[in-house]
This record gives sequence, C-alpha cells and structure tokens, in this order.
Amino acid sequence: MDFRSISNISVDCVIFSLGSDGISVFLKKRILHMFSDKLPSIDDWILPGQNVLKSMPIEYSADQVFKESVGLENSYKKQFTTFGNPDRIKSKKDELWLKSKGSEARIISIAYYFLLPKNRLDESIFNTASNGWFHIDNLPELGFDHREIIEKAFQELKNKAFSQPLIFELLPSKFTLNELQFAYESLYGLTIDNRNFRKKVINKPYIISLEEKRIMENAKKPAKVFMFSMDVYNQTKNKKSVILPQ
Amino acid sequence: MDFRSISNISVDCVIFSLGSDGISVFLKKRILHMFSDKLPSIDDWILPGQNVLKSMPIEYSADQVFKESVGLENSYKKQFTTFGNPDRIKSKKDELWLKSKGSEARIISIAYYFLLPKNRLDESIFNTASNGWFHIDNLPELGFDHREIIEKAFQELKNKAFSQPLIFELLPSKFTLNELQFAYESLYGLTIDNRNFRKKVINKPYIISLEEKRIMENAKKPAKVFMFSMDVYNQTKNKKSVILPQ
DNA sequence: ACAAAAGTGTTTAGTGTACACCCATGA
DNA sequence: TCATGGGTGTACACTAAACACTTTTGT
Repeated sequence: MDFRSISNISVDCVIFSLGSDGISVFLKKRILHMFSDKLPSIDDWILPGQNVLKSMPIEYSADQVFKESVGLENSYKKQFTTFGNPDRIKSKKDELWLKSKGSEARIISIAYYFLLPKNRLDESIFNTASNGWFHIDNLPELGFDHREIIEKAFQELKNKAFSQPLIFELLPSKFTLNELQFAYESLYGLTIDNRNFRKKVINKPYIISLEEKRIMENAKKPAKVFMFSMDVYNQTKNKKSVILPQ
Repeated sequence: MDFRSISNISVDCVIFSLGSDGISVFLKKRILHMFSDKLPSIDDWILPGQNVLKSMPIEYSADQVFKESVGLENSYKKQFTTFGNPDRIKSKKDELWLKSKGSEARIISIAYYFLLPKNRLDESIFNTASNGWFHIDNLPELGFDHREIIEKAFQELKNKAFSQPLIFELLPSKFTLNELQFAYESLYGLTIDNRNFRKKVINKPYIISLEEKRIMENAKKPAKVFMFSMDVYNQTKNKKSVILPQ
C-alpha cells in the first residue's frame, strides 16, 4: 500500500446537519500569522478536506475527513461536483496558505456532502476554537471558493431530496411528525400546513407508526414517534408521472 | 498560457442523442495491435476523453472533446461524477493501452454528459470506422470502467430531467407533440397515452404553439410544431409540493 | 380508396390546498 | 389553571388515468 497523497487532488467535505434553528454546515478555522506585516494574516473558515491517497479510493479520503471532523462513520455521503478551474485560488491569502502547506497551485477538489442525523452529533465537537457549525443562511468569511462549493452542495441536496427519501438522513431513526415537518421547512425554506402535512405523511406506506411516544423539548404532551422503512419504500415505489416538470 | 496537460487528470464525455430508435451514446473505437502474440490485441470501444490542461478550466477540455467528437458547440453539458478508484483499470488491455499512451496508472476521470439535439447531428460523423452511435440498451464491449460511467450518466440524466426541462435539449428547437412524447418514452422506457399527454403538455404555459406545420417522416398529415420557452418556464415555475417523494 | 400518422372528449378516482380549533400533559 | 406543543376534519379545485375513434393528407 502506498499511503502517500496525490499532490494535486483533494477532497472537500460539506457536512450538513439539522440544528435547532435549521440546516447547519461544519467548518474549520484557518489561521496563519505572517512574519511580515506586508502580508495579510489569515483568519477565516474553510471546509474540512485532505488530499487523495495514492493507492486508496477517493471516497476513502472523504470518509477520513468526515471521521476526523465529527467523530462518526457511516453517514449518508454523496460526491456531487469536482472543482478545479485554474482561477479558483484568487486571493493572496489562498496562495500563502497553499505555500505554507507545500501544496500545488492548481488543485482539483472532488467535493462531497454528508448528512449528519440530528441525534448522532457529538456535542463536544460543536463550536470549539478550531471547529464551528454555521447556519446555512449565515456563513462566515470563507477561504478559496468554498462558499460556492457549499451553495452548490446545498442546491444538489435540495434537488436530490425532492425525488429521494434523503430527508430521513437528517433525522434520528425514530422521529416525530413535527420533527419531520421542521426538517422539510428548514431544508426548503417553507412553512407547511400541519394538518395537510400529517395527512400526506401518514398515508405513505413507508412511514411506520411506532407504539412509542417521546416528550420533545418544551412540550408537555408526548408525541408519537415514527420510523422510515427503506425496505417498504423500495417495494412500493411506483414510477409516478415523469412528464414535464411543474 | 500553459497548454501542457495534467498527466493524472482527464475528462470523459458521455454524449447522448435521440435517434430514431431511442437514446444513443457516442463511442470511439479503441484498437491496438500487439507485436507479441502473448498480449491481447485490443479492439473495443471507449468514451471520448482527453487530459485536463494545466492552465485551462476543466470544462474547456470537455468542450474540446465534444467538438472533436461531433463537430458541434454549445450543447447542454453537465459534470456529473468523478471516477478515480485505484482499481478502475482492471484488465490487461487497459494497462497496455495506458502504457501505449504514456499515461499514468492512476487516472482521475471527471465525467460529463452532453445532450445533442436531434437535428443538430452531423450525419457524416454517424458510424465511421472509428466512431459509432450505440443504443443505450445495446452497448458494445467497452474498455476501462466506461460501461459504469455511461450507466451512471444515464441515471443522473433521468433524475435531473424529472425536475428540470432537460428533455428539450434532446429535441430540435421546434418540435411536434409526438416527437416530445417519443423523447419521454425513450428516456424513461414508458408508453404514454397520447390523449392525456397532449392535454398535459398543451396546458403548460412554457410550451408555445407555433403557427407552423411540419410533415414528419412516413406521415401524410402535417403536424403542428411547438417550442419551449425557458423565459416563460423561469417566470412561471412555482415551487410545487416538495414533501416526500412518491 | 387506402395507408399513416395527427388529433380529439368524457368520466372517474385521487391528490393537493385552504382553513381553526380542541386535546393531553407538565409545571 | 395555564401554557405549550400535539393532534384533528371538511369542502373544493385540480390533476391523473383509463379508454377508441375521426380527421387530414399524400400516394
């Protein structure tokens, strides 16, 4: 095995999670102090990433980045776009940073997004000095073209969740209907009528009602919990009309 | 400008077109005769592709490949997945081929698909000795992991066309309703009721009825022609229910 | 006149949407 | 008893789906 990395190819990971105020993204602090006052000192945020290894699959590096970032494995992962235009390193800061890391100037970044289920998040990794979670609508100053990467990831996620049951990857395996509604509202920036939502959801065969109840934060009355069955979903999915969008 | 290529990064292009019998893919012949009888001689098909250039955007190479393949520009193009596992070159043939080209053993391929409108196809590029169009359900023997790449491209195309008006990229800018129906039937392997289809299509504001008529091949009665307006589409698209697939 | 694709209507079932109040529970 | 999220029903409009024959034109 050759565990050296390929110098011009990296993976960048956009890790999404559903926080109490909506969809959040995990970022790492980028700090570099310069000896010369003439050079800008760097203090902003970037996506977690690392170079691809010479003898391992691309996704191996993505999994490593995910594990090092949030301490977990086996979450939903999707490779969505590869970024690599020669002008994607635009700023003096980005140049300096790459030089300090000994990296090449033209880096191809294979970008993945991950979906982190709500209850699997290790709280200790929440906002430390070098890690942070940021609401998708309120991102901090970002290095390189990482804002563009995040926006693209979010768009791809929304598109995909439109036709596949991705939403459940953001929720605990047992969830309440109001949690599911909140996930949709957060992801798509909607407000949904609760009665219509419940009707629609409960009619899906792959949404299984459990006998269990759970008391949500701030609530007095316990709420029924449900689960999603991928088995039932795969069995019952019928090719609904595919003709003309909207 | 540095027009040398990056030795370990290439683009591969899956070019789709709508032929008279359905969706077709453009392939290039791969032939290599060996001096030794012990080595297999290569005679199969591969996707058109080339290496990424040192100082140009990735899509520049994709556009070049497309132009060299079918002699056209400005068709719909989508980067969909990057392939690069170390074991994607599995066969002796693939190894020999790469050696004969002086390429590295670990190549990252950034894959694009293109949609070629029906009437824009230069017939002279149809099946020559080194080029061929193959029905998506009847592909020949393929080199490398190119069958996998084509299947993935086709899946991504179908998914995307489900929520975006991609189907029109496969048709001439003026088309008949039966042509549009045939495009859907070919893409999704459906048979659609013609009366219901016409009703549904004619009700879309972005499908514009033209005063023109056209006599289709084998037909006697001329057919009305329609166009798709992206302007109207963008103006009128309403966020239809996004809750739960199927 | 015949062959071939173009074009047309109605009925029924199901789904989406608008809308406002009571329920169960813990504090 | 009050505050909080949990949970419920009806009416109307629209869309999807099933189904078969007539029209127009070129040969």
